[in-house]
Amino acid sequence: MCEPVMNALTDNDVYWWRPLDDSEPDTRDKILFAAYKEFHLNGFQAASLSHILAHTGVTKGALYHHFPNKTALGYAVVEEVITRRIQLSFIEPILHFDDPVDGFIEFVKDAGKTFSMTDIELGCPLSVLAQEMAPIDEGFRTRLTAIYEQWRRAIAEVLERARREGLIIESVDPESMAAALMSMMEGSLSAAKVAQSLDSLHLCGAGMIQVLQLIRTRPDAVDG
Amino acid sequence: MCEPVMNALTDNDVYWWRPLDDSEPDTRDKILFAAYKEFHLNGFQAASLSHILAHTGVTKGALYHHFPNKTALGYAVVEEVITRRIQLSFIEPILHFDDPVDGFIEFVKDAGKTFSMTDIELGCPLSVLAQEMAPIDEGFRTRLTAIYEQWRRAIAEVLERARREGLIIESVDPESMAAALMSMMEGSLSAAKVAQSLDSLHLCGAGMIQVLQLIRTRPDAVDG
DNA sequence: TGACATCCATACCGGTCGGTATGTAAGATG
DNA sequence: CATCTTACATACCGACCGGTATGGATGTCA
Repeated sequence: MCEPVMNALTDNDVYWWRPLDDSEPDTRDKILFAAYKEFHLNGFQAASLSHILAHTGVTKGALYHHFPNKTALGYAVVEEVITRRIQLSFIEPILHFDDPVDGFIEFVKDAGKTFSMTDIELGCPLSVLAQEMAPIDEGFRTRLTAIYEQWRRAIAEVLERARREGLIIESVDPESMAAALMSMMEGSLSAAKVAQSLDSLHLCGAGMIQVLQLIRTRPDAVDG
Repeated sequence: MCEPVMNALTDNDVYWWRPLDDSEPDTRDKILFAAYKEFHLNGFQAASLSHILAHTGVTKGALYHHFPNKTALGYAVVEEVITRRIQLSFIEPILHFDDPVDGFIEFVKDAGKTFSMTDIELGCPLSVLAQEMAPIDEGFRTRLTAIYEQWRRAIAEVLERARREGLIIESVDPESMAAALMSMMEGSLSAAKVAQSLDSLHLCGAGMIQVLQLIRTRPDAVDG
């Protein structure tokens, strides 16, 4: 079995997947890994099973032994790869914020530092599949919205808690502000992907930090 | 010749394109129109020239008479259709804002009212092509970033002017706040597309309005 | 040791794709 | 009237796609 490992979005060489015990990953995991990369690179529809097989050395017989068809492979990638990945690097950290404003600002600054050009080039794998497949395949759509909704709920809960504790101003509505913050994060990554530049990401990040500073109750606080 | 016409993003029946003088649009425009719809619906790579031809009644000979290949057709759609469309409905209105905060809030509210499910289902056509093609085709990328950059500059200029006039708070940096606002708009549409719900758009809109209220110098002002 | 399921390899198929080669009807031009 | 260009129409091609049929190697269990 394999567990996801990552620095930022891609992590270059090992990408993000590597065996826990130096063992060769089994065939199913190899396919899942290669399919994830191919979908991330080309989207689902333009992704080629032949490419996936070529990159793994696995044959078509093996692929169709483990997955009934291309769509099922896509669903498996969403459920077993992307879901875990987003939880690990985008949902878990948020849940452990003490002060959500400080936490988010640190989060944005971290992203600005650790994201590499390879992360930017292909963008968020969740977003790639969501934007392409949501309108045309309900199976993809439900699986992908589940992730987004989980993410938004995490942010909303942290904001709600912070509001109760008086850390952010009262006029903030946690639910809609969570939606807006998520839009900003996704939008920033999208913009950086189109511009193919880290500068674009940093610019959006700076804007996000300004917004975050405005919702805190100690507006003049500056973190070291 | 044809001129773009639209209510929101799609405008159902007539979509957004119609002849100025009740004349039959010429063959090239028919292809351009059908291609725009097909690209919007399926993306560029998954778009089928045969579908485009089937929807127009035009033959393949006509298509390859007007465009050397599929890529050139894609570039033409970006340059002649999408560019004009974004300028008309997203850049022009912004430039004429008196108070940018009031203007943006009105803009967001308008979008919440006029956007229909058909607008949401397929999302922003600019974003669709940008996210798909930016990483894999430089020709698309340059054309699409040009639009985004034009858009961002318009917002930044309006914010800059408003700051000089004391309408928004001094701590706002126009350049990065413009990038953040654009991210929010694009992100909101993307989120609504994945959720396939207008509620999602409204939720993001509410969050955006909260943010906008926070950057104005008269924080307690409520518009009728 | 025979029976059976698991796991994979190879060869092949129908369909669709973008693109091309060729032909032709209609108008402009001399 | 002859000629040339524009604006298409039709037929066809090789490449590649997702998917399937079939066969074989290996392990499990009675």
